[in-house]
Amino acid sequence: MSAISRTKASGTRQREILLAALDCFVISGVEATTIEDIRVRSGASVGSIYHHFGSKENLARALYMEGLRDYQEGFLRELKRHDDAESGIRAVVAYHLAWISKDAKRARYLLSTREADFMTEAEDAVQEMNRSFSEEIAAWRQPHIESGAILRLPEDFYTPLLVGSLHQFS
Amino acid sequence: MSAISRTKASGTRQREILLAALDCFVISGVEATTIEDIRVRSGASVGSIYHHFGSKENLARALYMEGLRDYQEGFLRELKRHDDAESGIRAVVAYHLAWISKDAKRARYLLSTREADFMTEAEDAVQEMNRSFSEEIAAWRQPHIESGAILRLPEDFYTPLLVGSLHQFS
DNA sequence: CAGGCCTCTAGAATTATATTCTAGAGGAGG
DNA sequence: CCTCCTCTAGAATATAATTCTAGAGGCCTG
Repeated sequence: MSAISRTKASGTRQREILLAALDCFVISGVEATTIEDIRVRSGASVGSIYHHFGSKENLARALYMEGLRDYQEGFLRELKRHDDAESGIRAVVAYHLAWISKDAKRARYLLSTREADFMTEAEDAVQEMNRSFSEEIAAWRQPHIESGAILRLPEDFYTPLLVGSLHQFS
Repeated sequence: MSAISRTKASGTRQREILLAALDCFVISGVEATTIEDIRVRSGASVGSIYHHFGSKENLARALYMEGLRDYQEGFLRELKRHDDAESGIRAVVAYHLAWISKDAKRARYLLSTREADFMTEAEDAVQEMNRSFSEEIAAWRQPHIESGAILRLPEDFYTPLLVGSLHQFS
């Protein structure tokens, strides 16, 4: 009957590892940070790190996916709270800016990692996330395009705009 | 009085190492190839490899710079043999195509390596090479622009054209 | 020409890291 | 209470990079 249940504690440990890894990765890059670095910073044992993540690259990938998911979910949640075109767009721009300042480290990590070698492993999953993300945005956009409130533009015109501004802030 | 003098032999050994490394790097990528792989393929000893190059990344960088230098020197040599605009341009296009087919491995290596982590170390040197390369091209181009034979375009318009076509062939 | 010096080569030894293994603690459910 | 499962720890192992030590051979100088 400890204050924190077993499973809760495990979740905590996992989060500690992710947080520590994020710090290390942003400071020194994935390549250069060692499991030992992460072990010290997180307070977890080697065994624990491997139990949860299996390998350093896996951990790096998990971190990436988690960040991306968090960003995209928040983005869509925000978007869907608005019905008219202008306020929806204002909201997501605000969201975007808030996110990259609140989660600056994660933002930097996502950017610097996007093209890393070890990410090719997770390419499919990432692509799928991006696809479904775009799809949901397109669905929201559709009625506004039909009503003429938003210009019809080629499919892949929007996302780069966001990524671009992300770059600026890093 | 051996058929091959000491220093000649050393140069040969160095070249053997570079060649072997190029093969390995192109086949498996720099990250994944080990010094042992290079040792076996080149027939050199570990000590020899380190004597000449100091580290694996250094070797990778040296290979990159060597390829770039070779390409640029040939390019400029070709360019300068021609005085009139059209034949000069035809010549370098031909040179470019010949080079990427003759030195396909090196071309592929240059491309795949350009953005690798370990290259940030040599960024300055590469930038300087590219700068001086562009400068010489600009100098050749100048009179033709003034005579109206070549369009005046923004500084950095030309190189991407070449790099682009390089991509296609790889 | 002999001796000393420098460069290059070899391969063993060391070091750094990732990863795997073995053991044990503690809670959940029967 | 017992058993199983998850999680944690840290030692052991494996793999690669890098450094060290020794020696061979040419080259220059006295």
